[in-house]
Amino acid sequence: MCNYRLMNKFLKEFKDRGFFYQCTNEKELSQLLDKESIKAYIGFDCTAESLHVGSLLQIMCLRLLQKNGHRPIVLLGGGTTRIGDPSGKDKTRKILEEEEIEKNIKNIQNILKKFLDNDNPKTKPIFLNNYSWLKNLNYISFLRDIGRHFTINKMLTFESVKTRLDREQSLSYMEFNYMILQAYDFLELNKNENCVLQIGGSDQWGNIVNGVELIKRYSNNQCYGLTTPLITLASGAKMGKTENGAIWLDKKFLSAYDYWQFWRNIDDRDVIKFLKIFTDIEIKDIEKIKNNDINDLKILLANKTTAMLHGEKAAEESENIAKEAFSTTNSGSNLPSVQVTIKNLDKKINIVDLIILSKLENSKSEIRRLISGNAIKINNTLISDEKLIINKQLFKENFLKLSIGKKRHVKIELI
RNA sequence: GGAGGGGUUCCAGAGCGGUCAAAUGGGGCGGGCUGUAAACCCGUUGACUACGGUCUUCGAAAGUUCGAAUCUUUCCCCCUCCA
Repeated sequence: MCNYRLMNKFLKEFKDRGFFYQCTNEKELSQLLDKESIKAYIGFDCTAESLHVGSLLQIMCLRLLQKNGHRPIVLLGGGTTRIGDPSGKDKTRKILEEEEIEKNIKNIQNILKKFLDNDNPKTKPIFLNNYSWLKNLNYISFLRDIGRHFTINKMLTFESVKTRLDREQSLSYMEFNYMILQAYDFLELNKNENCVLQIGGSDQWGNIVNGVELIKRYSNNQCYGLTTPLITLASGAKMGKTENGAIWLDKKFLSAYDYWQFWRNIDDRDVIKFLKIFTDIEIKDIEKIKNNDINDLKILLANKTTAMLHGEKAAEESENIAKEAFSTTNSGSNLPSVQVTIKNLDKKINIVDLIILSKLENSKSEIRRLISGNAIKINNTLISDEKLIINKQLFKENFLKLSIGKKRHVKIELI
């Protein structure tokens, strides 16, 4: 523990914003950060094709490093991702997986670039793929140089290993080695990039400590580890995945409007906490506005988070769409549009078929259920007849407003 | 290698020859109340439907039976105990 007033500016903000969970040596790290600008790394897994909000806290850490004049290293786990999933055994599939990992890395990198300042030469991020050093490892020399610093006795005490063994679930040798490889990554980054700090989620603590210790033993350099807490929603759910899919940070998978809506719909109890973590608004400014109308704060949160990822314009548009979508008098001409091709409107298309054509739902039974549950509206008028024929009168200038439930509003456009 | 237990609809978990599209809980979805919140209440949760029903589901395949998630055989997978 070190004196609060003397704490380094970066660390203080890290704590004030709620990023802090554990540190290997807080006092020393604080002094080091005061003294010089450092390089710090965070590793990202490349199993998925995109990142989702579950990774956003780590991304905010990278931003905070930049803000304080430190340089972030983004480590994309191209190599370790190959280890992580032991399933694919036949060769053809393996090749495909490698291509996929490469593709994922590119995608993820592009997303991260959106969040980071790529211009300032002193703080611009360094992107690295650990495959570049892991692929050439020589087994014997690796065992001699690195393996000697790990004792099985110690490795067996790690939580991740212990729980597997306690439950008598098999733990393959490959997986067992994962922690060594991650420690080795830190060593490589320390050697080649002079990286002295690894930041990660609290579940990474063991791996991070391993890295710090390996570096100490191997080269006698002092490095540090810093972990962030697991962010959960007030409801207890994990951040990032809702039932209808993850909150992706890629507009190919989730539109800017839906992203905005995710933040707009955050639990009251999470709003201030999230403003601190997921926006750049200064803590003292958050203090000033924390008693403002809760819905205004949610809109602020949605605007700031959306602007950071998709740009100011997209944020503004999303806010406007929302205003329009939730008003019951508006025609909805600015809503996101879904195009439907109907050659001949006189051919008696009913409401159920229209929704199927729009691909907003893919089960007719479900649509019938929704209609009988008073969930479907056309041009703000409740539909109670599932056989309602869609005619030209319902369209104004080729579109109609369709609402499914209270929150899904779209413009159906005839083409 | 030996002995047992088990694989059920999104998840957990009941059913153990017909009344089973399958109890119950969770989750999801929808409605009500509100504030696009929480809590609470109600409804719904395989598909298709001429709304009478029809079709496809209970690890996989074959079989017994008028009839199988339920019985038999083989196979695959998981777990527990002993060696």
